[in-house]
Amino acid sequence: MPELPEVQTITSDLKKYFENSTIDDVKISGEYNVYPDRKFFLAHTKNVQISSINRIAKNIVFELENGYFMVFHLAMTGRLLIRALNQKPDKWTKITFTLKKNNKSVEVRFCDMRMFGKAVLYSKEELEKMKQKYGPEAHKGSIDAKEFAHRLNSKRTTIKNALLDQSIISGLGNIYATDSLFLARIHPETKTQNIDTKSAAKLLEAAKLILNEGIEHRGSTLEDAMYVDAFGKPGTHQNYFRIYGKKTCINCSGKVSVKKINGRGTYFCSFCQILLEGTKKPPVL
DNA sequence: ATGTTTGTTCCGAT
DNA sequence: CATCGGAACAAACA
Repeated sequence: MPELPEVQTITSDLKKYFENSTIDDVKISGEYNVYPDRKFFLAHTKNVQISSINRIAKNIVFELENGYFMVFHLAMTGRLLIRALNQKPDKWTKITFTLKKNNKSVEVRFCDMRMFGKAVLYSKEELEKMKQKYGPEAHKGSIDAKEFAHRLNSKRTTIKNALLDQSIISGLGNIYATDSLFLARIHPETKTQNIDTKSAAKLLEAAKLILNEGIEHRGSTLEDAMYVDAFGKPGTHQNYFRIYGKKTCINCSGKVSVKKINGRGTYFCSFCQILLEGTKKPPVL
């Protein structure tokens, strides 16, 4: 579910309350798997203070004062919910943390319906290794158009697929990638090798704008209401989608096309979004 | 019953 | 050998 704006929203909610608080208890439900394993995870999170809470790509990272990093990836249906003690159980709860700050205790519950998410305890070295998997974050000015074009040109796939590849650029998921391509007026099936610096610049600008809007709107909650923030509240960016889930193009009023690209539902306007062609080789005479 | 779904990783094919 | 695409992971809903 969550893409960068959703993860950022949850991270900032947690950051506000739980930096410098103590993890008094950790309960893992049933046979739920944590990493590297349950025993190690519990041994190094119980009775440990949280130094800081930050986001890396789509991961929520709790830095612990014992030198370890407790990292959550929410994948499609993960949630981290702040709840009062003994508040009625949440569906799909996999881990319950009891956190104490200024002598007041609350729970943070990690829930995950489809269980694609993960809770992992990393050492400093392992965290650094994990960081290195990710390309620059799309919503920051940390990559320029020339470098972005260069990264894209080295791949042989479609631009839509490349935007979802977190090693090229991180933060975009299916929804924000779809909307970014629409805003940049680039056809999702454009080959990455045909993206020139000018198109890369347009695309970067679009992604940056859309991700920052998403953060501003505290994420996107679809009809299934799977994504909610740390307080259980939905975001509002779904009210600002450009083309994702739409039937009619907001620009030309034409019919929006829907197509699976690398297995992901992709919405685009075949009139407004241009398929960039490679330079044709001249015929050999 | 079948086809969807916000993400990522692994495996087989190229 | 590196890279790419599709399957798989699992659960709920229309």
